[in-house]
Amino acid sequence: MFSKACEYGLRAATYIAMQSLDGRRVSLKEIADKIDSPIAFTAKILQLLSKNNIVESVKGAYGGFEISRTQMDKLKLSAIVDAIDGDTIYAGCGLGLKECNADKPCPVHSKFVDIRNDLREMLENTSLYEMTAGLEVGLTFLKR
Amino acid sequence: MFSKACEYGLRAATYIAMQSLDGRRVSLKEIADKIDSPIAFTAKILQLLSKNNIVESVKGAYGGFEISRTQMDKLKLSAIVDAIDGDTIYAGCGLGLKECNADKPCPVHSKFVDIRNDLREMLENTSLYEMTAGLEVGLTFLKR
DNA sequence: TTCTAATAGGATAATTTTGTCCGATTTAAG
DNA sequence: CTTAAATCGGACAAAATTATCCTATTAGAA
Repeated sequence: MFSKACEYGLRAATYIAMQSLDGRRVSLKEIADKIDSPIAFTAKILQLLSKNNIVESVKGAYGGFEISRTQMDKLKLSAIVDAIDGDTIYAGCGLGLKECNADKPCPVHSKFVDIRNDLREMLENTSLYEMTAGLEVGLTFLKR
Repeated sequence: MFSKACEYGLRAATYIAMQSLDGRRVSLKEIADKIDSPIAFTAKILQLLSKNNIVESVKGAYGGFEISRTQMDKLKLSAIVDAIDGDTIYAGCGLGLKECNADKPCPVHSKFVDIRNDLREMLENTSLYEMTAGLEVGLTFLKR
């Protein structure tokens, strides 16, 4: 459903947010370790998220990544998915039919529309804070 | 959502079924042309569908692909997706979380379950015949 | 100032997916 | 029997995604 890059991005953002709630800025190394992702690849994804103002990066010694409390409240999962995967999840006919649209729908068109709308709605209505709050039970939880 | 291979497979099967309804056996060349897919790649996919008894292939001169009327009634889209993409669409947590399950769900777990169930249900309840019947309006429709 | 720990970013590599090529095989028709 | 039209299947190639490596840059602390 999502690319690997996007999954890593969602997990990374979630972990950063969780630690930021405790006032801890976290390093790339720690993030990759905790979310069980390849470190250098995760670095690329975090660069992307940083450029999209989704996470804040701090260079140099004692640097790392963090997310402000206001940001994790405002930020929806859809913003993360959008930054990494774009709108590919929602785009076009589910079966790849070119001329399938509301005017000339394929037999499963409306079902696909419903399913994708549910997905979009979920992503647009879930903030990163809600995500982290629901996960506070255990740290190892973010491991893939 | 589906791989390219799977989209081609669904379109190819749909086109074959449509033509079979008119008693026409169709060649690989015609299929690839009509569904706008790479011919050699489509051949591989049709081999796979043939091995999975989803379409019937006839070798030699005047050969090609066809699907019997009883088969297109029985066959659900889920069988095609399963043959090509396996169960990757339904498998695991949507965010790639390892220990995310019904016992210890992530905040979006149940939403993902719902969305995937809707998808599965649609695929399992739509026969290839229904698919073709809904498309009989126009042939060019299958072009991607 | 210098050292050290950290992110930034470009180049490269491995893997997977997508796509192509070509010879072998099959089968109907002449 | 020969030929032509078709699928089968193995090897190969290209493109996209995933992943790694290395150097540059940044910034805090001694």
